[in-house]
Amino acid sequence: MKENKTTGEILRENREKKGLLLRHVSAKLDIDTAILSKIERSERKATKEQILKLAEILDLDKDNLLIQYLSEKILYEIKDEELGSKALKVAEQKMKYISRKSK
Amino acid sequence: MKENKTTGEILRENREKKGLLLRHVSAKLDIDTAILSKIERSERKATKEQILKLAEILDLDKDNLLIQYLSEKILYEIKDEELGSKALKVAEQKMKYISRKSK
DNA sequence: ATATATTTGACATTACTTGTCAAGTGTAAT
DNA sequence: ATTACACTTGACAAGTAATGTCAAATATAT
Repeated sequence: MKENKTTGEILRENREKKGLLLRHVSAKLDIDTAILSKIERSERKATKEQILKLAEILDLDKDNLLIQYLSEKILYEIKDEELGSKALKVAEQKMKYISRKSK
Repeated sequence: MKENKTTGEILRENREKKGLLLRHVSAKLDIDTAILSKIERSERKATKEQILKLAEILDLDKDNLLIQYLSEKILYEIKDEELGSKALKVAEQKMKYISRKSK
């Protein structure tokens, strides 16, 4: 069992589980099949709007899928950075500070 | 004493501490003063190259400044997201997973 | 072999980023 | 109060990256 699936893998698995074709899903998203194909193979990023629509189409939990998607966007931002991991920790600290302040 | 300074605030404080004008620093960066002014007031983001040069010009620790800068970029990515904090945590988990695998 | 599903890559369009420039504001000294 | 200087603001230009289409290539299944 794979512990760490990409958003694309999740989308493909669930599309296939429902017996849907790229054609069917991409029509609902109003994009070419080529893009959906690339999204499922992590060759392209989806937009937030597409993620939300996909959650509906595939009956997935919106929040989970969005968290999955956002975490990938974050990692994309620091993927080539040696200091990425430290930057992530600092970002979390700042996040806490911000939410503490806004109470 | 302020606990959580922005990159811009750090840059401005240290430029002033050294008695440098926007004009002096922006010339070394080869950009207009307008941009540096905006960077210091967090109205624009610097590029990574500019951050590294600024660290040199202002005698700041490169790694620290870069971590500061990257953490802001991360937060920028999720600033409007309700689920941002959860996404950050998931990103950290994935980060750990990736580095564990590559050992 | 045909038909259908998916993938690939070249290209167009659009939206962001990064920058310049000129005019504006603030402040201090004469 | 006018000159001088540092900085700020906003309109715009140029470059880059994101998002999409399309047609041809490649599986896959009958």
